[in-house]
Amino acid sequence: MGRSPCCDKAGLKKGPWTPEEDQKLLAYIEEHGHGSWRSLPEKAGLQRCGKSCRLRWTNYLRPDIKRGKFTVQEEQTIIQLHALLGNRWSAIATHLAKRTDNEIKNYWNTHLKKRLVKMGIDPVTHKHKNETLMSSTGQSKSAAATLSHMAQWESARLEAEARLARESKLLHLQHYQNNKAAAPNHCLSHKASSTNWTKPNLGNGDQQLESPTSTVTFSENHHLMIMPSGENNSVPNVTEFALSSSTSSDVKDSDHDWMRQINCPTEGVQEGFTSLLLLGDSGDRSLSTGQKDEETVAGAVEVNESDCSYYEDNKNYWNSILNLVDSTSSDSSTMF
DNA sequence: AACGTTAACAACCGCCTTGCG
DNA sequence: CCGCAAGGCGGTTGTTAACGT
Repeated sequence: MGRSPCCDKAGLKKGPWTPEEDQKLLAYIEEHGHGSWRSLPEKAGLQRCGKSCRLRWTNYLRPDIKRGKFTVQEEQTIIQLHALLGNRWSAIATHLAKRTDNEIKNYWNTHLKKRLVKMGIDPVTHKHKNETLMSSTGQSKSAAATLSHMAQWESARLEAEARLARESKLLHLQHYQNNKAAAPNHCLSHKASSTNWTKPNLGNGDQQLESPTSTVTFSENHHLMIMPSGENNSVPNVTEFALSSSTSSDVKDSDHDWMRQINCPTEGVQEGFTSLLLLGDSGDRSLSTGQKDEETVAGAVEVNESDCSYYEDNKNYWNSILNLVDSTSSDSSTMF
């Protein structure tokens, strides 16, 4: 394709931004919005390419960015989401209020990944090395196949979520355009996040979004329910998880609910991807140190007896990982 | 104090996707 | 439907501060 590179013009500055450049960019966007990024630098009096301006804005200057140390809850969320989504940083960032994908990616590469490696956990598969060896011997091929299936399902589900976010964004934009009298900076940034969903009120405290494929329901306690509209879904017909909340106290509860709904759903293959991370082998799953092992194995015995034992199982799995993570950082706390 | 190494993070690069004419 | 421009995303590099020898 005949794309013209955006940054190959002579005279365009590269490298670190100066405070003056930041000020110019901020002032321009605050007054006019970013509009077309390509034309912005000239209008704002910057010797930068539009792409550079966009990155500087989205990763650094945006007023709704939280900077500084990641909390334990944030670390836990990143690890969980990475286990589900892999290196889909923007999708992960969607669930971490006020953090940018770039920041999360950097934090993962410089902190979390190394920590997992140190603990003997493969940062790609999130499996303990022993577990990886087991599955490579073929003992758990069927489990691996199911795992793959669940990964596909989770992936599809999250893509649906992203699509809905885009749709709501469009609605949001339309709403904005219909109400031009609103503040000029209203829609400067449109990362999909809980705050960007359009939420028509249902009158009973719950709010709903609809798309051709799914219905999304918001309830007062911030839960999100995606209900595929089709009748013949072989996938779960109800999957609920929580959007990360902007308040730190909610994050923990949200994570709890999110994990519970993934791990303890209602039928069929609904046990969820994360449960199979654990069920991949029936033997050595003792990721934790010391007394946690007994609970973990005990949970495994009950796996076929009730769906909620899956939850217990995964609770132990995640606690194992997260306790290890915590213990290698600073304070340790049980997540569930 | 000088130098080398490592860690952290900002920024860039190139590919992919999306929207629009 | 097609082609292009623009934006988005993930991988990678560059820079700098902190630390160790």
